[in-house]
Amino acid sequence: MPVTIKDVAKRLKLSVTTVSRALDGYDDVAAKTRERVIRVASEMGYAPSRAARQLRRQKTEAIGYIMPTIKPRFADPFFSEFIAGIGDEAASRNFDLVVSLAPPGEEAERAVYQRWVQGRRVDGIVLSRMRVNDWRVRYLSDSKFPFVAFGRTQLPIDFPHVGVDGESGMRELVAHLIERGHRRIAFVSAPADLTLQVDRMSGYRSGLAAGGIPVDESLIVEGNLTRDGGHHAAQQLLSLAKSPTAIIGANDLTAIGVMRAAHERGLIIGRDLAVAGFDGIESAEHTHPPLTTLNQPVYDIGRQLIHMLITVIEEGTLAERQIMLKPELLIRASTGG
Amino acid sequence: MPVTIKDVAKRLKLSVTTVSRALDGYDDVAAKTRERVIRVASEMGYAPSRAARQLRRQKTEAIGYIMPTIKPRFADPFFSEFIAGIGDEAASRNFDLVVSLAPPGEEAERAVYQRWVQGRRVDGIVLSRMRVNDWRVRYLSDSKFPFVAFGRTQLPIDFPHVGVDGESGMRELVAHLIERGHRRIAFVSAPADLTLQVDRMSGYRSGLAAGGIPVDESLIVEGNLTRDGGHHAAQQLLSLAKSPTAIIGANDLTAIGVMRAAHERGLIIGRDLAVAGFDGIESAEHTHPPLTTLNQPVYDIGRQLIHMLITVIEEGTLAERQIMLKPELLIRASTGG
DNA sequence: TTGTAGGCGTTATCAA
DNA sequence: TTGATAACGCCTACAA
Repeated sequence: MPVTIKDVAKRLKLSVTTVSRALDGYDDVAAKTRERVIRVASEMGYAPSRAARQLRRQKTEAIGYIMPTIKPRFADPFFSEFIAGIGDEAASRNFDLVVSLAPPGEEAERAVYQRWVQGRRVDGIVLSRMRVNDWRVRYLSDSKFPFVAFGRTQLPIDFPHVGVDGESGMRELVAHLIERGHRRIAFVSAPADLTLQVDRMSGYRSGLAAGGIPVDESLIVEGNLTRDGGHHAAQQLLSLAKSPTAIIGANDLTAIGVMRAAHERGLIIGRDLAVAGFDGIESAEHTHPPLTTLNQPVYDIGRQLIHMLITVIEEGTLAERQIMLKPELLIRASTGG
Repeated sequence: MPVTIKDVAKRLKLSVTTVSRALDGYDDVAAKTRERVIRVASEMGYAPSRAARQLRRQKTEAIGYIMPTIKPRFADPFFSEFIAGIGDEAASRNFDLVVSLAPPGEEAERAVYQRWVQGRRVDGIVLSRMRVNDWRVRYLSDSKFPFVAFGRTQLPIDFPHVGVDGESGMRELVAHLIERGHRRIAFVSAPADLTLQVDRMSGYRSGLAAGGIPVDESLIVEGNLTRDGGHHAAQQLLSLAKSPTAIIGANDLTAIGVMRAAHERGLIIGRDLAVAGFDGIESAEHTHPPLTTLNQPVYDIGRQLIHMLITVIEEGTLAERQIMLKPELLIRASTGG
């Protein structure tokens, strides 16, 4: 039986009102009384009931994040870094982070968002892995529910987000490969409904165009942002009659899968085949050879997003609503560096 | 302004009681009424207020997990897999997962646990990275607060947990290395206060003993379960006059750091130096060469733990309170496989 | 089969 | 400076 404010009041022979105010630091409480209250409350191990406080104050001091997972399992290090970022910042502002998982686009996903929004489960929501036409943005925006996102959409809706310029990043990467002498540069893409795919793909295309290389559609294969997806796609690419000399993965996981397929064929990466990714996950530093990639500061972006979200929650507005970062091209040995 | 049960009742010209009961599936509601209620409630987008329900029912339907992080940053894939496991299982049981981060052993950590327990923030807590003398176990156990843990302690307290037999695993690994002809086998340990360290270290020692090899204390260096820790320790080990021919990391991250140090010295892993880890994280399959490791099914353990925890929460008891799993030795090329 | 009323623990309003 | 009281939204014993 946890101790309630009533217990504390009874013990002190004070009203709950006074105890409550003393604990919340109101200044219309005698200094001596406040002192007594604080001492006894802490002695008794009193902590206010979150539920009661939430009900009364009509806020939860919690932020929600729903990980877009593919069953039955899932482990993109991208997410552990993102969670570390949003979790750290939330914790330092005394907000709880409520996490759930749901497969993107399905009914279950919608159900979780609705439960949280309608049930006032959290004060705000963080979105990631944005889709081109993202129902979550429409829904949250229509519901006037505070949210921020990692990435854009193509909807005509203005919302606070932090984006990473995948297009210019990819263009830079392609230029780098062309400069290294590559002409047959393949791309293992992400699912087409993701914004990051649209951006990265268009950077890939315009990068080739800038180098005067026509796009060969047979060098574009769809992956799914996982190692297996990359592995599978690379097998296909490497059995082409005119196989590529360089393969870009839509993310690092994909690129790591590509490397694996190349190893299996006895190719030496960095010499026989160039490989590059996107994300800058830590394990990309430790592949063999280390992976060239476009680094995005996921941890810091997470913190930044929470900062923005809490501002929206508390102030109702936000000055700088859109932030666009440039990914940093990290040239490593996988592209013959 | 979110819609409450009162709004629904008003619209239906019914009492809130009837609406509540209809929605909760009581059978003393006319079928026709129930139907109307359900339809209208869903039309109006009604979802019960979590806070109100929690207050009334005195439970939160939420489970807490505090990640033991080392600032300023942190990204062991172990945790993303663990979170995926506990998150999936919690979600499928309609429990929320509340996550916070705190540096182990410090005041901030204690503060979070107390806030959650005293403030009835969650119905139960999942512990990981257990310490030999773990104040969390003492605290939760004294508070009679439901919890489960991934790993044991050395306290004389009985609590539900899933453990992985690090000792027998390590013994098996050392035997494997000895069989491969190694005599100078080093160990990069974890912090001494962790149970996993005690277990794995004792497996290391007894494995050597079983092979008739005396322990050389200069071959034991303390790491911190990170890549950098492993890297640093390996630099030290590899500059010894009589340097080791095999290095075991207390976990995979450590082993990956070791591999990096070895690469930097131009050593060929699997030939000049054997390296092995513990955990079976996915990226250990993709190092070069792939890393020999002791695999533990982290995702499934996470699910299992939540299953146990919810049983404790709902039934108050649990039949099978302690589960011990054997890690699986995955022999890969890093030990010359 | 439906409705009335009380209370979960807190905070805010108002009065003393 | 302190206290009585109402209300946040929901559930449930009890009454009708």
